[in-house]
Amino acid sequence: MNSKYLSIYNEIVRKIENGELSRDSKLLSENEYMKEYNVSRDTIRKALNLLEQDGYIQKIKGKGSFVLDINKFDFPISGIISFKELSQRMNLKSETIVNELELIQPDAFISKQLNITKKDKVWKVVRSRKIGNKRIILDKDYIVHNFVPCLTKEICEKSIYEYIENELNLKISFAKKEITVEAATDEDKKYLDLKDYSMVAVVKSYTYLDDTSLFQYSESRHRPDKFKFVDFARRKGSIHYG
Amino acid sequence: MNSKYLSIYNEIVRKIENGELSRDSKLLSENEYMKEYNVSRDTIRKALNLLEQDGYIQKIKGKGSFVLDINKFDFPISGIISFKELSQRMNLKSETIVNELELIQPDAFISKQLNITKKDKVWKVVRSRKIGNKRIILDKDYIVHNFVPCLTKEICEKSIYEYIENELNLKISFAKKEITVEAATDEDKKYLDLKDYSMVAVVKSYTYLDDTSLFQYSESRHRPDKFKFVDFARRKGSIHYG
DNA sequence: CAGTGGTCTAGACCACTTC
DNA sequence: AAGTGGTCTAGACCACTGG
Repeated sequence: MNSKYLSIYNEIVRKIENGELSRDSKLLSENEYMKEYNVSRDTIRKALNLLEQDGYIQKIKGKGSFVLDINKFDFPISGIISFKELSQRMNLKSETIVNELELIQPDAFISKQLNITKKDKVWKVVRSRKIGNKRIILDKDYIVHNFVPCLTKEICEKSIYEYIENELNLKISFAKKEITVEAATDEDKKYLDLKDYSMVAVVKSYTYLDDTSLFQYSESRHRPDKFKFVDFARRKGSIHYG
Repeated sequence: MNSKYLSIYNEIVRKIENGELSRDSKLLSENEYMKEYNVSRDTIRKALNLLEQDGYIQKIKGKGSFVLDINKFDFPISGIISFKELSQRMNLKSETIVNELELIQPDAFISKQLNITKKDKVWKVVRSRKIGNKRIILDKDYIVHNFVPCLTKEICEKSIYEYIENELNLKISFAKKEITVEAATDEDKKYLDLKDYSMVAVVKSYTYLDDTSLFQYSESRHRPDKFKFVDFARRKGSIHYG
């Protein structure tokens, strides 16, 4: 679990996040890090490549690696992160209300999204997320029953991902997400404090385990004025059409 | 420019995109690819890691690498991609209308976004993007004059990125993006076919060159019903709070 | 010129999956 | 036991940057 390059990555992330390494400052060179950690160059390079991928640093050939300040203030919501992790990370006082929790036969839409038959059962979970005493986010989750035999209100109030990863020992691997803006439904109006807004920002996620099985489809429906999605992207050199 | 591992990456991407390697099919093992391409294992691993990062494949320890079909249908808008590249990629018939093009002294907001003084000049470009005969997207770009001495209507109609990369030989490296939903401004109403919508989806981008200098701030304002942002994300194993 | 990161190689050991 | 991907090492050459 704890590889050398990940430890080094984490240590440098910590130094950047607590300001020990400040914006635009130069990291040690790969050679110097080799000596500092007593590891091979490749191990250092793995750590630095990860940092670059995540937007912490920029490597410049012939010059060195430099700290970016992109992640300093607001953390990316991009990536796969649970509401609990996010609110912890941003130090928000938050609350989760479980509106619905049931084991259902999927309708046509859901069985198509999850690529299952109508005989397979799925957990349907509908939760409101309160921030600052307003219900801001409506999370609708559909989870394939085969992978998650049991689900309780307590788990849903805490964190489903935590339960799936720590109790069931499943490995969440990757997700495809779609962000759209849609007309608010009656359900949105019922479960959210929408004020006069007639639209919601919707994040649809298809989440997969590390054996490539699709286990969850979810819609995260946000009050538009409170919605913000932050992303860090790198330009691809070689793009092909056709 | 053309490294071995990138050639191998591109060749496998091509095979996946044209269906030669279909969903859930197994790639060759690293050992087999070593023989096929006559390269070392590390070179193969670089190529496969890139494929995994980009959501083309999933590697499973002890089993092999498997093709995902995530990217098959709609291409991710995430990443740094120009409108021209995007519309080419998706085979859309599109048109760009240059509404404004001028060299200005930045106001307080823009000079703050671009981290420059009010004496530095910036290009302001306002363009409407037509798809299917409707003005769907309003792009407002602010580009630091120091990096781009000259900008014409023709360049703005074609592709500013193409000009910057191919003519000026600057290297666009990374960007921070924010997606929000905002009330439509008078400018939005003027330059877009908004129908009755009172809100727009806004993508704000801060784009950097490979020497980490910030050269562009832009707002891409979309009619909400036509907006879609697709993202592929991988779960990070070790997340730290604090 | 020396120092930097980028690529490539060859070999080793490990943990996991499959039979 | 054999095959897979994951990690780590040591050494080589290159292209780019800076003084």
